[in-house]
Order: sequence, then structure tokens, then C-alpha cells
Amino acid sequence: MGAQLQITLCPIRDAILRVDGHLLVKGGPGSGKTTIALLKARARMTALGPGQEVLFLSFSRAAVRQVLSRCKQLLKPQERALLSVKTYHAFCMEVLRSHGRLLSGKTPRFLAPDEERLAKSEFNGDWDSELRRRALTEGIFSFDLFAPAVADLFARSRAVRTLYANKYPLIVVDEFQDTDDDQWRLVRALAADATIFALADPEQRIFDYRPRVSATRVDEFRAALAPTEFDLAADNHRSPGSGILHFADAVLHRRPLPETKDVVHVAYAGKAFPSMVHAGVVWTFGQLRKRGVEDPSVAVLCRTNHLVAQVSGILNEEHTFKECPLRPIPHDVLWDADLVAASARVVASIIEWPAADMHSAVAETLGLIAHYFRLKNAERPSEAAAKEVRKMRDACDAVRSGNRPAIKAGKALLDVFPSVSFTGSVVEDWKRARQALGEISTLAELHKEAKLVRLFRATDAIGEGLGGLWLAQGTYRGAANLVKRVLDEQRLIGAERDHRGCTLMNMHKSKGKEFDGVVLIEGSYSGVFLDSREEPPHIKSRRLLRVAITRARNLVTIIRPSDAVRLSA
DNA sequence: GCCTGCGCGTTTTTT
DNA sequence: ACGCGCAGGC
Repeated sequence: MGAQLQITLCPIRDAILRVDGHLLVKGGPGSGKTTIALLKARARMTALGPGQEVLFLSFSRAAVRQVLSRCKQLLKPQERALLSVKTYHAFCMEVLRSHGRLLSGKTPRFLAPDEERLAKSEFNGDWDSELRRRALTEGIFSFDLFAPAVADLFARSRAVRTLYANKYPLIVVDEFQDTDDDQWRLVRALAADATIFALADPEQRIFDYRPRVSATRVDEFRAALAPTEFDLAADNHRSPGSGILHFADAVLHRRPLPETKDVVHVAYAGKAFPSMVHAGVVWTFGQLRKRGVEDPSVAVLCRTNHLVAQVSGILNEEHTFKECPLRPIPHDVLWDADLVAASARVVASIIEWPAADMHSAVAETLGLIAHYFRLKNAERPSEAAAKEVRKMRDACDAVRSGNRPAIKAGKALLDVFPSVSFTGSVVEDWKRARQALGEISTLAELHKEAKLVRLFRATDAIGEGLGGLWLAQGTYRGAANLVKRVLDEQRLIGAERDHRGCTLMNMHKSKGKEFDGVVLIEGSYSGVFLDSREEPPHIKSRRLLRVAITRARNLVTIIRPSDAVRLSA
């Protein structure tokens, strides 16, 4: 395979393999940036000294997985052994483990994201400066501080910097346009003694709303390292011969949209949204099979998480479209589980009620409700959420000491307690416990969140665990801990899962992935394609849409409200 | 201090 | 549609 590839290399790729020094390779979606980087890595391997490797840096574990699977096609096992593919975080953690002591004088410890969220929700004050204080004086590094810490370390210690630059004489940097200040600082430090190979598509810059991601990063790279520059622009290996990339580029540049059988537009009017979404996904699968794709993978992409959750609900229901019944579609959802897990623990605490006395049981539930709002406030701070935390905590304390709480939710939970009982039929019991929340108007939001537990394919594991508890004790004592444990596990598994069949996610999460078919869904309120807060020509929205459209190898279905703003001029 | 009703805006976050 | 912030009633 390797020999064949050599022969078919075009002049540009040939030059990329030959040239020495820093490199900047630009290219659109599916232009083969990863492939040429791996071939370059292979070429460089012949001259590696003992202990030396090629380093390939990516942002996400999903991207690392993608690169590793490409490696299997392109590189022999002994070549793969000389290539180290890592996320920035993994690389930085390694550096901090070995040399982080130099920064604070203390053996570094790491604060995992979920621990950090909890600590943040407890903390009053400026969390960012608190994190810096912890790193500096206690040697505790949160994930966000990995790259800054390593950049500092490289800046201060020439010895450490050259150690790594010598170990990795060639460093491939993926998605360079989204590199943040600190990642760039550490790469630049290594560039003094190692060769940097940057892969970039400035038109795939979709994370630049984040404060440390700069719009001019690629220019900074040019200015600082004077790389030899190549452009793979016109190539398209992902969806060759289809009109998908042309269509996406037309959206990006606000040009008239080309007619193509590979991008299909449907409009819905208000009420028809659920059946249209459902039918659109079914139709996309059918078309792909008709085109000879066996067991197609389809991504359903929305701009907002809110809409993703809504669509998941729709795909789980039955609908009728033009008198045809539509069955529920099994699917995965890429989703951040924190709030759902917290709401599920509240339900689980209610299902535990009969195993304890009223006051401690209801206090436990109120405590978990407070915890839910704490997480919510940490994720997206608002006065409303912070106030709920205080109220729920007060109510929890009141009930624990045998008093009647001041808030409606607390009173209602106490009132409903005597009438709550369970039968051992797990699904029924879970619904009944959840319904107890649904009855209380001030907890409507929590109740809604708890209904999303189905997003996690954890239903079986939770059901089994709850069944086990009932069998062993005749109550569900321990349910809250069980639910937390199962959802935590599920989240780790879900993040690593391969995406076959139907997968729902927001457009940002789709970056770097590919599917046979893609369904793009626009909402009427949340998840509008061209954000009204952005000035025409809505360049950021269009970049994001282009990324989403080009995830498809074969077919794109676009579902928009009938009164949506036109994409072309 | 708590609840309700009204007006308003509606996004994305790796690890 | 729905959640947030704010104002007003209790």
C-alpha cells in the first residue's frame, strides 16, 4: 500500500515530503492533511536517533482516535511505534508529571474536570485566579492550566525544553487555526530545536469565540517560524465526485447554492417540525442504503444543545408522515452528562425514600436538588440558579432538624412523602419517583432534565442495578450512589465509542469527524443557522455550517423552517 | 423571603 | 417554546 501511495503522490505532496524546516500545510475538509502529515512522519523516521519519536498533537481524544485509525492504514507496526499521537492535555500531563516540580516545588497533582466543577461550584470569588493560586502554591493543576504551565516551564527551563525538542525532532500540530495562546507558546518554545509541521484550515476556525484562540494564529505562525507553505485546497478525498464540498463552499462565501443530488433541502412549517425531522432522518438512511452504503452512519447536527435534546426526544417517539407511520430511531447522543446525572440522582433519592425516615429522606433529596443547582450555576452562572442553591440548602437544613421548610418545593416533598411507595417493578417505580418531581411546579426544570436520562443508554445498567437492590433488600437503598456511578461510567464509555448508526450532537462537536450522511436541523427559536446577533454576512455561522456540511461523505439533508433566512445572496 | 407573571433574548467548550 | 431577570403581591 505504501509503495502505491508513493507513486500517486502529486507534486505538492512530493515537495512536502522533501522540504526541510517548518511547514504549514493548508487544506479544506477532506483534503488529506492528516494523510500527508503521516507520510511526512514516516519519511522523517528513517533519520531518528535512539529514543527519538515523531509527535502528533491534537485537541481531542476523538481526533487522536481518528489519526490512529488512519495510521493503521498507512504505517507498518514498527513505524507506528515511532509515532506518538497525543492530545495537548496528555502531552502536557506527561511533561508536568516528570518536571512540574520545578514550577511550584511540589509534586504536581491534577484536578480532574468533574472535581474541578464541584470545587468551582463551592467556591465564592474569582475562580480563575483561585486555580492559578492552587497551581503556583500547591502544585495542583486543573486541566485548563496544563498548557499554560508547560509553556511557563519551557520558557523558564532551557534544559527541559531541549529535552523534549530532542525527543521529538518532528512535531505535527493538527487544527492549527484553533490553537490557543498557551498551546502556541509551548509549540513555539519547542520550535527552537524541533521542526514544526502545522496543519490548518483557516475556514474551519469555529472555536475563536474562546478568548485565547486568536483569529490571526496562522499569521503568527508564519511570522515567527517562516514555514514553507503548501495549499491542498482543491483536493477532496472525503466526498470525491459529489457536490458536497462545492455546496459547503457556496454557503461559506454566500454564493448561489449549486444544484446537486447530494445535498437535499426540506422546509417545514411550524407544527410539522417533529414529523419532518423524524422523516428526514429515516429518508436519509433509506437514500444511503439505496446508494449502496451498507449499515450507514448518519450524524444529526444542530447548532444548540437545546435543539439536540429536543430532536432526541422526537426520534424516540412515533410519528406519522404523509400517512406513513414512523418508528422510533435508536441513536446515540454526544452530550455532557453533568446536569442530567445530577437530576437522575434526585430521582434516585426519591426512589430510596421508603428505606429511611421522612425527615432524613426528604433532606437528602433537597440536598441533591441543591447540588443540581450548584452544578448548573457553575456551568452557566445566573442569579436564579445561585438563589435556588441557597433556598434548597436552607430547606435541607430545616427538614433535617425536623422543621417545615419555607419553600414550596420542600413543603410539597414532605407532603407527598407518605403517599410514595414502590412495588419492585423498576421502570414503573422510576417513573413514579420522577413524577413526584413533575407534580411540583417549581421543580419543572429538574423534572425535564431527569427525562433526558435516556440519552445515555444507561437505562439498562441502571434498571439492572435497581432491580438488584430491590431483590437484595426489598427497598432501593443505595440507588442515588448507584445512579451516579453508572452515569459516570457511561460517560467515559460514550466518549470513546465508535459512531455507527445514528448519532446526535451539536455542530461544534462534529468537527474532525466524518459520516456517510449528515442531517442538519435548524430550529425556529433556538439553533438558528445564521445567528441574528452576528452581522451579515454571518461569517462565523457560515464557517460552522461548512464544517457541519462537509462531515458527510455521501449525502446531506438540510431541514429548515419555511420562513428561514436564505443561505445564498 | 417566596411565588408569580411579564418582557425579552435565544451559541459554541476540548480535557 | 422556555428560561432568565425583574417587579409586585403576600
